[in-house]
Amino acid sequence: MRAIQDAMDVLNGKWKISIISSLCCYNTRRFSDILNDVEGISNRMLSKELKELEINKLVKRTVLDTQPIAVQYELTEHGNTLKTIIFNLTDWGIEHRKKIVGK
Amino acid sequence: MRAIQDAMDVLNGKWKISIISSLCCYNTRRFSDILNDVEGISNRMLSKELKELEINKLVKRTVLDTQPIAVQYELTEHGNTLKTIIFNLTDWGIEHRKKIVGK
DNA sequence: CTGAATCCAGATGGATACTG
DNA sequence: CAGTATCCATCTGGATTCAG
Repeated sequence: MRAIQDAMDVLNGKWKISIISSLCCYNTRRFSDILNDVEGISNRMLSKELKELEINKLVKRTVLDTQPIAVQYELTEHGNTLKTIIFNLTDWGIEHRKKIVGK
Repeated sequence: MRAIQDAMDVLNGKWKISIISSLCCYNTRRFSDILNDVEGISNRMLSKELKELEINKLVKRTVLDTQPIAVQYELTEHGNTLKTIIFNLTDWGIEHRKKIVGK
């Protein structure tokens, strides 16, 4: 019961799961790419949520020495342990949509 | 990418996962029981979140004809399909806590 | 391109009191 | 017991602008 709260503390926020999901699919992804992947998110929120994920050691941030600057995000080893859950959740989302309505 | 959003739309809110988690463990559970299970939640929020879960067909509400009135909550068949994810998430929460600190 | 800063509306949620 | 109603502080998050 306590453990589930610990997990949710890390995954809270409107966009965390979607961001992780994006990184799951692509292994490595740039800021602007994620901005496109996650429909509706603003750069303000993406920046903030990525920072939180980084603090919690789920995401690794790398600045590429290009011009203009590019920044690469990827899941850490620890972040990768979420993959199974993300995939299950995705499957569930698909089934759920089918079940609720032909929305 | 869209599917994950569909799933999160249903599971949004600070307490949804914890509530479902409580129902997972006990099969059937009363209002005041869940209030105790989910540490920190207020009756106002519990009421509201349960209602949303009911609308989304994840939870079934039954009024027992006792005095004083008791209300029973349980996962629907559809809600039960979340069990695997909840369990995985719980396991992950335990591992995560170990990894982040000896908190 | 990748953010950080500011401004601000609306949603979230706690505390408390009240009802059937 | 199982909520509902009200009040109110805080948080969330969008839009926009600015900077390295």
